[in-house]
Amino acid sequence: MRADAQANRERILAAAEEVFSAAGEAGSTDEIARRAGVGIGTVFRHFPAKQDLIEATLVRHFEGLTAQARALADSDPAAALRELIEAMVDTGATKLLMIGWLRDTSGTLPDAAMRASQQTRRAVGALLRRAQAADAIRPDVSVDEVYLLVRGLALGATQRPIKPAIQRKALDIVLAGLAAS
Amino acid sequence: MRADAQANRERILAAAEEVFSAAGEAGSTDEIARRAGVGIGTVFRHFPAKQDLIEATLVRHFEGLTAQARALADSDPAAALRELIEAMVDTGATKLLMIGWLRDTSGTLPDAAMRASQQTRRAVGALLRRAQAADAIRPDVSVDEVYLLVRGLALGATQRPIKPAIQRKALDIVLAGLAAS
Amino acid sequence: MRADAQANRERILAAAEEVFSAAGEAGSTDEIARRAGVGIGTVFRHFPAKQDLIEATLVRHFEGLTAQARALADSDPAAALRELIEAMVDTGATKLLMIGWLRDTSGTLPDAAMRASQQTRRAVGALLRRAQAADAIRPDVSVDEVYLLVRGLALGATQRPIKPAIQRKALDIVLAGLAAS
Amino acid sequence: MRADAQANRERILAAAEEVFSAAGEAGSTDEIARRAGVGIGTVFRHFPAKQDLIEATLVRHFEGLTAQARALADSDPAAALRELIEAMVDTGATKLLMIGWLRDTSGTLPDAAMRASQQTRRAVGALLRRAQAADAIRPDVSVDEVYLLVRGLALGATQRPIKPAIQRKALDIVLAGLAAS
DNA sequence: TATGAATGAGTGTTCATTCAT
DNA sequence: GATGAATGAACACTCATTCAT
Repeated sequence: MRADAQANRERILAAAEEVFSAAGEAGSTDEIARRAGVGIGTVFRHFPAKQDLIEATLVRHFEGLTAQARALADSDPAAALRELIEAMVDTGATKLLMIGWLRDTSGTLPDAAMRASQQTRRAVGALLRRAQAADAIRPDVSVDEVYLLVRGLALGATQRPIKPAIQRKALDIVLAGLAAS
Repeated sequence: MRADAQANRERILAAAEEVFSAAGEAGSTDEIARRAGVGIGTVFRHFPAKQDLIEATLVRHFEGLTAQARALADSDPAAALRELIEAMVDTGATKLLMIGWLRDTSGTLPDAAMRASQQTRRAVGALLRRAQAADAIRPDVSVDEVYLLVRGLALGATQRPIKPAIQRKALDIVLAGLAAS
Repeated sequence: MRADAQANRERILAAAEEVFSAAGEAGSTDEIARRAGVGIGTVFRHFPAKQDLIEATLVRHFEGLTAQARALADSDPAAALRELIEAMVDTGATKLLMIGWLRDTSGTLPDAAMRASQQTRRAVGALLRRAQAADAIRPDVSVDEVYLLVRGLALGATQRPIKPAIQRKALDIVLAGLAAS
Repeated sequence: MRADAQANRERILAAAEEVFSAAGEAGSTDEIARRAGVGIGTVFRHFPAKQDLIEATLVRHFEGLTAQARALADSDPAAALRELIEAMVDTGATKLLMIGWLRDTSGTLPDAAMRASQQTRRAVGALLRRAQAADAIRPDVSVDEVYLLVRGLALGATQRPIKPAIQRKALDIVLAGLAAS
């Protein structure tokens, strides 16, 4: 039954990602259970509190990004960075907000989430430096600026259904700004 | 009587802005009534549904920004634009998210909110063009890019408590990027 | 509407006493609302947490006992004490346990409950001393012993439906034990 | 295999006694399984419903008391009675309440619990009569009175953490009351 | 036979909304 | 017009019980 449990865990996380994306933090645990096709008790067995579910969803997201970043380590430097930013923008809007849902009153993040997010940040940094070494990105750009752009693009996408073409053009402009002149 | 009602409306909106800023969409109508110093019934008489209250809060916010933009029409063009962007970033984080709370399932915004937001956009556009005419901003920048930057900075501020100095420096960098070279 | 609210409060407390008596601490708030003929929300408006409802029920009980004890201050001393003990035994079994439900992990009681219970204790003490002054009760008996007997009789009554005659006889025996010889 | 099962049964009962003592009826079956070091399924295999577990715990408790009472049959009569009462008071508080958890709506006890409790009652009766024959206890005292005192003392102990010295002194007083004069 | 994952009814609690005063 | 008490659907979470492995 170990395998079944693992499969359930995965389905719950996938459902949670859908539901949180659609409804935000207010997305109900019941709805997640329904979409995952499991009982409500099963959700709580795997994630004893809603926070844990949010955290796990986030960690899973960051891990996905990190893996994707690492997989891009051998592609063309400029294209690799662009592809990763695209991925972050496409999937990232809700996730960016989820980080806010996680912080307790003192503003600290749970450990696992913190680690996962920093790992992603390092992977993005590596990709960025590679693009700079290839003279594709201006040398004075840091991960902070990249993140700012990702946030701007991603949040713009949350707020209205955006046509892919427009999204892509916005990214073009932004990357042009980052490009070595 | 009419004056009282108007005053109440204003106090409710101010309270709503505080509460939504602090607690997000989850901020309760009860809390808003308490802060406004009116009964819960009075809130609902003025705004028959929570959505209406959110919408009115947003409209009020955009109207404030529009007025501020117009008031800056005679200042130094570069400084004016910078000041407006600062205002948008400082007060804008929550408001940007509130737009998301408003959209119904079809993704359309209520009319009044739409209009107010477009008015602000036009006012920002005017300020931007004036700065470009003064050679302070590159001519190929559009309001879209300005908004992207505002979103990025504002959302960054939501996610962790950010020191004002850092926020200001980020803004410097961004504006430098926009500056005519 | 003040009067209505007060009436509701009273009906909720009466319902709570019934339900807690029948089902113990596990008695559900829903059931209490149903019996009181009010919505669940009304119960929580009056008593923001279940603990508050338990506490208020207890306080009400102790206040009733205190009033009864004071009302007996002019009756025949021996009869008065007996009547009060009877009242405590008849109504007290569940209430004695409720005190346990209230204690937090540190073992302290909420203030209001503490005060009400001590007031009752003082009133019982006064009645006891009057009976001793009238040579109806041995002088070396303290409130502690009286309470021990009340607990024993009351708990006995919880555990099986007891015939009033038997209960009365047990009380006779106990009081005889307390009587001055 | 039979021996394993028997050992498991015993460990579950011991765990149940601990848990019910600490948390009352609300003590969860999961917690019991954890403390017994067995799976939750094993608990339910041995005791198909929680009621059965409560009942078995009670029966075990009464059997222990009965055995203790019989083992005391040859000690000094007065000391023996005192020792048994002490044991009942010390361990009895929760058990006394558990009887209440067992009764169905009609108020009847399950057979096994009934039998075990009556056996204990008989053993206590025997010890009491022996003490009376030795002129250590007044002849007009019955098991009912002894039980009343045990209940009073035991329940008093449930409600607040009581110092052993005080508990012992209360017992002294009570036994003095029972003593032949 | 033992395990522990899955289940879902039930619990305390919150909150937008209604309506009698 | 203003008030705040009342309402009940909805939520996060628990736990006795079942059942596939």
